[in-house]
Amino acid sequence: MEITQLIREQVVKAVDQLYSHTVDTSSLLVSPTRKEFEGDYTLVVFPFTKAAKKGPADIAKEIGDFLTSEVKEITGYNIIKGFLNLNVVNAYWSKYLNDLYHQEDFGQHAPNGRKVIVEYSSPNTNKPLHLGHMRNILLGWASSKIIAKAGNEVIKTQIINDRGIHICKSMIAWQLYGNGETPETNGTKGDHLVGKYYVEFNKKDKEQSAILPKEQESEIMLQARELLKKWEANDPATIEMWKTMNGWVYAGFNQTYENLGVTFDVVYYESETYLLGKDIIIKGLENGVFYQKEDGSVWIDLEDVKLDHKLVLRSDGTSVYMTQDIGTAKKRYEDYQMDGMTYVVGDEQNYHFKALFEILKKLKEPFAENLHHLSYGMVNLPHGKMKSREGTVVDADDLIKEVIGEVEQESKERGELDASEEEKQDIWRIVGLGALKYHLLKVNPKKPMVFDPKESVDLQGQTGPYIQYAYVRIQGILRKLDEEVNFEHVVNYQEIEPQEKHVLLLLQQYPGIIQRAANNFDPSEIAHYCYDVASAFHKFLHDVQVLTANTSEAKAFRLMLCKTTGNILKSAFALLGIEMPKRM
RNA sequence: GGUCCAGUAGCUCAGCUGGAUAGAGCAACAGACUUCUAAUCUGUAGGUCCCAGGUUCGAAUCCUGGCUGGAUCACCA
Repeated sequence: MEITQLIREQVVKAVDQLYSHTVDTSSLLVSPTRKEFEGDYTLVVFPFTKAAKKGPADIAKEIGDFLTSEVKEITGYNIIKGFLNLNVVNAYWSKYLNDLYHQEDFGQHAPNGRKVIVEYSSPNTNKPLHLGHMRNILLGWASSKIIAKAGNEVIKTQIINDRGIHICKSMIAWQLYGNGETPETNGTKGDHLVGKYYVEFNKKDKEQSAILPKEQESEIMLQARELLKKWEANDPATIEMWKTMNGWVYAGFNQTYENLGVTFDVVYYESETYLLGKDIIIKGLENGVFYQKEDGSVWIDLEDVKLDHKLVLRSDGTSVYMTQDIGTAKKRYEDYQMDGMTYVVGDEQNYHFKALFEILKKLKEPFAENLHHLSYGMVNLPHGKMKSREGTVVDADDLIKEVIGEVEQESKERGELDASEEEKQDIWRIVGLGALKYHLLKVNPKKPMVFDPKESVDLQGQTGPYIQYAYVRIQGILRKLDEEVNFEHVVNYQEIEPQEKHVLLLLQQYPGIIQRAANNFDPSEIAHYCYDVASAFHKFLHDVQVLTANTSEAKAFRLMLCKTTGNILKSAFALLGIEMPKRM
């Protein structure tokens, strides 16, 4: 059993016996003792003053005496103000390490029978992915891994916004100015090529609009609208061009996804789902969930949940965004019978998702009680917002290439790496991506973040490479190990150093951290945990000798600690979608 | 105007259901490589936790009011 749980249970018993007062284990505050004080775990006793009718110091003493006599793992205590600092016997820690070492896939929670869909990325097909998408994609990937680790079955999906006026804009510009250019003929990645014509469209549109009255739309805009009409009428030539250009974009997206190491279990296309949902509206109209205005438009009243009236069907009977989302959710339920769903979407859509979830509740969909919007803040650059029109967008592919290049250069300056050219390339890729991903994931999702490209390739301090380096040092030690080590006596090892205990204390928290990160939909908690572990480990490695330890028992204990730390760091980084290099 | 989110060191961020003297990293300065990889470690300096009230033994954290920045409230997606 985890020691904090044991302490909690015994404190409950103590309070009951001493003061005839019942407390709940979960309400107790037991936390690792702050490093400036002596002890391993601290109990805050202030909350008992009322029930005990005594001062905190007396209560701490009585509970401390109770615990030391009743719990063999507790060997002593000290009291500072209302804080009871407990000492845990060293044997507990060595036994705990031994258990951890032999446990397979530590941190994985038992299956809870729940199935969850995580939707993320969901790009438009008219331009390449940029930094904002990257935050989305990394958050989506990490949270689906974390949710799965917490015991849920997870289905990862994206909905591709492959139809609409935006893609028609790229299409018309390509038709007018492209001269039949393809990714093959000019060697450009497909999404970038299509994006180029989207930019071209905007340029022409601006030029043409400049000489027209305010209200009047440009020639090229009218042409794009014409194209959308043709698409909706299933015009063969238009559909053909649409398929071709989207195909280019998908090839490009897939390459970026592959570079980022992310996958999807199922992909939905808006062109196939945008008509869904109407029948649900009609049915909901019949049983009074929705109401119809005189012009024929259909609405829902969400004032009871402090939202507005929301349109769900236009007066001409066509669907809106909300209609589609209702339909898509329902379709997913038909496909997978999920218990809940998580949408990874920027916080500018908070209102939309609140409304969507309320509507699904009113429709009494079986999954409606477990919907979550993983809402994340905008990614800003040091000098302000990203704006495509001003050319200040950070392209995902460029960024990936850049960080890997930086790492390569830095690595070369640090001296020759003992590895083949191929291995080196792989190391630089892992470290570069590690830096970038960690940089984006360490920030709490709901906070808007400032992305400084220079800082994203930092290799020192609270960064991905710092954590990877801890893993690399462990591998180095294991490589140097040239004799058999007898791990049998680790269970009884007594001479535990504070640095070692600190690492162990953190390792013990791993399953709990996973649970919390899953509950909060917050990968940054994993990121910070990894840093804490790596930091404690670097300190341990600096202060304590492993291979040249004084006794064989100490050596075995420390090696076991190294291996276990390495496994947990690798496991936790995998949750963030970050690989570990063997050397760097 | 309504709603939501954010505001903590020069910068980027932590701070769990309210708990000890508010913590890290970067940048600055000063140290530690003949040693398991110094992509590391140690130290110095840096704070009106946006402001004002309130609740509490105790508030960065909870409540109320305000300030600043952002988003949103479309028969757009």
